Amino acid sequence: MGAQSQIPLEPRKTPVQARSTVTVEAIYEATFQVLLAVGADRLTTTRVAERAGVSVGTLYQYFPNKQSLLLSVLEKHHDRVISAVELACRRNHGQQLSTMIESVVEAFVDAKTERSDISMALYATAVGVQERALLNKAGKRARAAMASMLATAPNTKFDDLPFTSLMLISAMGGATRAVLEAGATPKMVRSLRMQLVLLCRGFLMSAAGQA
Amino acid sequence: MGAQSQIPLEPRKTPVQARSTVTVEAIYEATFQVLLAVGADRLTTTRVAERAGVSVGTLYQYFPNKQSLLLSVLEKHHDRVISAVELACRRNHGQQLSTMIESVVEAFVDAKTERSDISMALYATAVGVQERALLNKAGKRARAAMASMLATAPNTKFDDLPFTSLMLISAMGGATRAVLEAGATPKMVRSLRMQLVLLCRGFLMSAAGQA
Amino acid sequence: MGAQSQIPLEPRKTPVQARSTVTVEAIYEATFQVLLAVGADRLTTTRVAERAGVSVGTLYQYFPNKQSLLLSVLEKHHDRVISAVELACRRNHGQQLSTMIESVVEAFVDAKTERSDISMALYATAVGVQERALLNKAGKRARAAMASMLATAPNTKFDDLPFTSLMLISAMGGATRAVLEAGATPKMVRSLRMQLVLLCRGFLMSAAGQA
Amino acid sequence: MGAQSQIPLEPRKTPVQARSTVTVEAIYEATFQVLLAVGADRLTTTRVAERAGVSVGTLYQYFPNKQSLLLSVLEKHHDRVISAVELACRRNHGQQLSTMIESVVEAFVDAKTERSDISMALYATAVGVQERALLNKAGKRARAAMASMLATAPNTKFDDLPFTSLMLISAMGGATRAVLEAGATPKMVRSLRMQLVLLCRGFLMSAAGQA
DNA sequence: CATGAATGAGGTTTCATTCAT
DNA sequence: TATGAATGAAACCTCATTCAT
Repeated sequence: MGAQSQIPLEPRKTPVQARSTVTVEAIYEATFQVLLAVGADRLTTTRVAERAGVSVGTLYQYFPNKQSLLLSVLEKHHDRVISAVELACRRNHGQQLSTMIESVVEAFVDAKTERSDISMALYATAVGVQERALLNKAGKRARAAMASMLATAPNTKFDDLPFTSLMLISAMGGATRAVLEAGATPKMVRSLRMQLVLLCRGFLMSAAGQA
Repeated sequence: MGAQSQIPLEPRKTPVQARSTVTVEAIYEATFQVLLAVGADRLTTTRVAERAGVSVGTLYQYFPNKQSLLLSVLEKHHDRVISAVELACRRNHGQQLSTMIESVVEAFVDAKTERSDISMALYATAVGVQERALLNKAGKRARAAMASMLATAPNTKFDDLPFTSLMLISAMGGATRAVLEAGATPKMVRSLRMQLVLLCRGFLMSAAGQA
Repeated sequence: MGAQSQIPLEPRKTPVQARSTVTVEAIYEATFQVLLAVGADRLTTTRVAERAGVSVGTLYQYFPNKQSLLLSVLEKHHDRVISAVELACRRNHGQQLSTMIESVVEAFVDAKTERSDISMALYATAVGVQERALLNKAGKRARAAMASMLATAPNTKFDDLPFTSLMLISAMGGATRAVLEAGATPKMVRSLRMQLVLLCRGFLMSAAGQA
Repeated sequence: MGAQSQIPLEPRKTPVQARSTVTVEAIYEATFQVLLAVGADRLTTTRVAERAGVSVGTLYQYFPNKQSLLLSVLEKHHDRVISAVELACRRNHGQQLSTMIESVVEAFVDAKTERSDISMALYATAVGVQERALLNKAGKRARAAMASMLATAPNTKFDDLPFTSLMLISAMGGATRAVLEAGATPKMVRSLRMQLVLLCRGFLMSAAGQA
């Protein structure tokens, strides 16, 4: 794969027919399962194809190489999570800070938690340059959504909105990861949600100058 | 390597002689450099040995296999960071909450930042079961140190000290990682330190019931 | 493909309908183009079909396998060249040696040169047993035509007409190939024609016993 | 392999130790044998390694890829032939034209014929861009040697020495190839030698203006 | 103890060919 | 008849690991 290699490409063939879509979806799902079952190393394209119930050749019809498969999977997941966060942010423009926080934390934790197996599987992935680029892009989107929401908070002014957003997002990410990797019982997830609200609210109180 | 493979071992021989220590040290350093230069995949034992200025055979004299090399390196790094945190915690038993937070954040950020290249290199590593075990052990140590410090805070009582510690540690970890991966200029690191203090302090205020 | 594999067949269906002929012709042309564009390895049936504007399935309707496609193309080219030579030979029965030579050389060089791209493309082809068989057949035809012409040369007797013919044909072939592979400017081609006449004439003078 | 691919390299490791030299030599020989036994396609690195009595890994220690192996083999052969020609040319500076021709033809035919199996095997090889480059280089060397020899022929002046040399070399090459591919009995080889002398001599007589 | 050539299992990827639509 | 998605054998190549020197 090569963390630095610049060869790889976009998915090869955009699935238009119904059957293709099913095939691609099966490959995605198989990738997660293999990731969970045997780990990031030992994930082989053959194994993924097998699990997906297709031949290797078919896999390579849709993904030009292993790297692109892994990146697609990563991107898909991030997209889901970030989209949830963006939606929550958009819906809470102009609300009270407390409400904002509660909504966003809930959206984030739910998204990460809904398919915690996938989240875990992706933590286990090696992060090369391409992956890092993807992560950065996702991070930027999340921060942007967060910042533009916070900017609408009534009677509040933040000195450094970008950095504040980064702190919030990354703290949420870090704590959630820790909980997931620690086992993530439903009870823990509930605690996580509550404590994250406290954490973020407390931080924003300090970070904000009141008007 | 195999995320699930249970083959691996401890480093083969504990280096007692000066020369061995030097060699092992060179191998550690070479591992980081290769990790940074070519990425986690494409890290080969031959390449590491080359960079370290020894032969592969010699490398295998000190590490029974690639996995154990990578784990050693990971462990070494965590040890350094956690030790710094533990020290800071121990030194601040009985201090004011604010002081505690400031000291621990500083210790943590400094340790992670001192050789940010290494931190980055290790983020890029795939996290298999063995790595996860290591990370969990490190996390536990850090949380324990944190909890036992917080327990000595005057006039303060925490409902769920273990979970509170987990939140603090993981939020610190998450934010620091985000900053490092975002480029980590000295200015950003300073901001990080300050904002982390705010974050943790704000959280602890909320989380603590006053006595 | 397998140089030794004996699987292959004749073209599957003799194209009688106009549409088929067009299709087959397109496939031939596409084969040359792909050969030139990407080389003999990396020539794939899919690529040829694509270039020809048809589907792989259609290609396999007319050629039972890749080998047969390549052989057909080779044969077609040789046929064109040899036919030109045969014609020239037939037309010059009974003429003076000089006239014979001039005519045949011209016919040969023109045929090879008219679509030099094709000639070059075919040089780039691997020569397995089947190809060798084809080449031999073509060589034989050319030598036969040459020999039967030379036999009618007035006042001339050759000791070993078959071998003499072989020398002439192969020298012409070798020199022409060299010129084509060296770039083959129009000027060079003119030189080639002239020098080949000299070469062949000189040789025949020596090889012939005068009557 | 890819006729156009520019990736490949020089042989990877220059054999310095005696054992290595033996290994490389075995690989060369095995390559010829495989080429002859199964043809250019169907020549696989595994098969070559097997035949050479080493593992694939060892093969790749000395040749970075299949292409480079094939090129090396080709180059080695050309080198042997061209060197023989160069030697003959050098030795005949200042001699009579007849002597020159006889010596060079003999050298060339002997070199090509000595291991006719190898010559045949290499004819069967696909000629991509890299191979073409090699052939051109070899051709140039041969022509240069030929031209510089011819320039010293007493009482003789050639109009276009470079082209004349090209004609000679390529005609020799073409005729020899034809004979080899036609079976090349010792008797035929003797004929070839004699007829080539006639061919070249006749040509030079015509091409040369007497002084 | 150190060396580095040799090993070979196993991973990635290609591509000729088929066949359901 | 034409299509092109699917197949899977097989090719190329890497790299962890060993062991004779």
